[in-house]
Amino acid sequence: MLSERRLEVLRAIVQDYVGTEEPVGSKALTERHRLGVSPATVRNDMAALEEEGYIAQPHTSAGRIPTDKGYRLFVDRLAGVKPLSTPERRAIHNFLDGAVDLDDVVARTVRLLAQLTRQVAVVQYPSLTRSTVRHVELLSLAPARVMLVLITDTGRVEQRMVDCPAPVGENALADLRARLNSRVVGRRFADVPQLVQDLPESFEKDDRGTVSTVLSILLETLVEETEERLMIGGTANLTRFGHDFPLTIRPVLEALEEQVVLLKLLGEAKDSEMTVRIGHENAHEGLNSTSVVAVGYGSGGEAVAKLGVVGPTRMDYPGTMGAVRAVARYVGQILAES
Amino acid sequence: MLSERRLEVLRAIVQDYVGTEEPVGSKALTERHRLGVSPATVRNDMAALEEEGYIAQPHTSAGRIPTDKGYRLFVDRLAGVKPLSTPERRAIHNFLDGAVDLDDVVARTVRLLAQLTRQVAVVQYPSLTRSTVRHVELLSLAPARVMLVLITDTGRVEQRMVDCPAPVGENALADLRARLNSRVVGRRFADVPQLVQDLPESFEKDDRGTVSTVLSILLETLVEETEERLMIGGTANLTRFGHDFPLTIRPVLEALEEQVVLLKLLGEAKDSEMTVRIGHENAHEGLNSTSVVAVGYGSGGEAVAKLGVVGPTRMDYPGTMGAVRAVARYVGQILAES
DNA sequence: CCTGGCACTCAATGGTCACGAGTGCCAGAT
DNA sequence: ATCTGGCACTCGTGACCATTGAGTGCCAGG
Repeated sequence: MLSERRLEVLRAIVQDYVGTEEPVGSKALTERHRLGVSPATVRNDMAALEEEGYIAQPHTSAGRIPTDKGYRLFVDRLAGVKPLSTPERRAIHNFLDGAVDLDDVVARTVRLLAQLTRQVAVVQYPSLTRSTVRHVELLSLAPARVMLVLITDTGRVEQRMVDCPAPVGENALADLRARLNSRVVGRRFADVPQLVQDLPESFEKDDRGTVSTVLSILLETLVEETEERLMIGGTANLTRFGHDFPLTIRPVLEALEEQVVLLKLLGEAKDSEMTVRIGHENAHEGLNSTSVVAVGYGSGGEAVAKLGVVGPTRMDYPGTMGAVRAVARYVGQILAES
Repeated sequence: MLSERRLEVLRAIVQDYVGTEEPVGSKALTERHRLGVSPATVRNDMAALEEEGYIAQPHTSAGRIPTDKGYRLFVDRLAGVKPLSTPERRAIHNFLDGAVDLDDVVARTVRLLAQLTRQVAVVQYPSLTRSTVRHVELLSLAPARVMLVLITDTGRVEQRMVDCPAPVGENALADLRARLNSRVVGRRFADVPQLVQDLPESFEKDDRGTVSTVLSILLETLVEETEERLMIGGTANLTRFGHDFPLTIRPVLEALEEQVVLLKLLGEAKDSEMTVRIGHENAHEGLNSTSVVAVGYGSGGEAVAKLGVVGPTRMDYPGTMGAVRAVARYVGQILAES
């Protein structure tokens, strides 16, 4: 068990190191934070903290820097979430109002997050499976060719071509469109498969082939699009990483390009609560020297997707968490209104 | 006028420098390329080339490196476009076949280009204004709310909400849909404004308000989307840039995030012909130490958008140009088929 | 349990020096 | 005229070394 003062020392170390990017020593600490004790005492505390694995020295006779475990303790017990300043709040509103469509909302959100946190921002598009259906449209493009269009309540649109086994009449198509919509509109995408299961049987024999083809493409779309799209931005902020550049930045850029990796990353975050993954807590090893702060956002109470930032483990956690939370909330509002 | 041999020397310098990333001296040159003359002669030639501004020395008593002007001469007169190897061609086919929708085509193209050239790839989405209309759809979502969906021959889909001044009946909507489509299907987007100009007049008075609202949104969409979307990838390749990292890479990353900058960049490229912009030929100063190789691609003979790569001025021009051209052609084919 | 003192460690800084790749120029060969 | 070999010169690079100072661990005393 660590004494109160030792925790205070750890907090001071984290704060100083985040600010200066340089290992912090006992003397400097006592000067910048009035801890009420002498450097020598701090040294003892530091030795204890190091013993426990919360801090480490890059080399003998240098100051200490926090370890991943140290940051973890800091985030969990020593730091709160810093609320944004009024100008920052205003910036969020100015920036996000005026978005015209979903693409635009996502694009603006990414830029905003990157600017606020000065880190790399990642925003996931609202997930299909968690959204509800606003409309399903079927367009006849050629005698045996139909375009299927899905529209979600979050404004997302997906379309697929369907090559039918036989020519489809306008009437049959209109019929299918009507029945399909009456069943699924307002329902969650996840429930669609069950809702349409018995649909082919209610059609005349001639059209059943077409109906089940359309339905299978519909279900396929849902499955395929479960692997979500996302947008990233602010990669230029990676240049502020460290001095030992290429080695640090390279794997991060590579990881960021692997959408699968990022999606898994966001997926690991809890839906409602803000999640912070520090350094080696990230499964992907390219991100072992970065931290990920992520949270779900949604139009209602429920999260339809996630967003967050990726930055060096040495980041301003309270500030970053504040920004991420504030942006997520406001994006949720925007989506609810649209 | 430069003698034949001096051009040969320049070519050798460019090739060596591109390979080794190090200033190349007279002795090393004569060793790697049998020019049939002694180092001393090469030195004289180099002095002449430097005099003319084709090469420069980073500091006295170091080898020479090509200047932007030198690369320009190299690209224009000394180098061809290197055709891809068979495995590379096969890779293109494997990679691009199997794309399901337009987003997927673009995403795969970006990855492919980035891998082939080991540089940053930029692919513009097929432009609306140069595409032709495949279908216009109007969906009634609420009594006075209509969703407008545009589908292009390149598979691109745009949608917009339209809030009508008065409730719209299904009949009126179907009527508008039919007339609209009969006028614009198969026509180029650029021609749409004229084609629909007199449409409101042919409707009954009650519906004219709705019709013109829908049309104005339609035209607005065309204008807004003239500023195109694009996708980039392969930014991790920037880490291979140079040793003096942060300074070089930073402005490039920043430029890459400015979609406007990139779009202008691609816009400057000629439609059909491959365009190479070297170093300071790029207007944006963040890209002053990079070269851009771009070319238009399209489903028919005509270009509907552009794609290209951004890399260090010290790049393998013949190879890069070969890859860019090959990919552009194949993407064109894919779009034509879909 | 805290404090001041002390000896020790070691990265960083800066100066000196030798090395060598590369240059420019010139006189002589082709 | 043009190319070549030779020669003196430049200057960045890397090795070596001494100095400096921030930071540490430990210990004896308050």
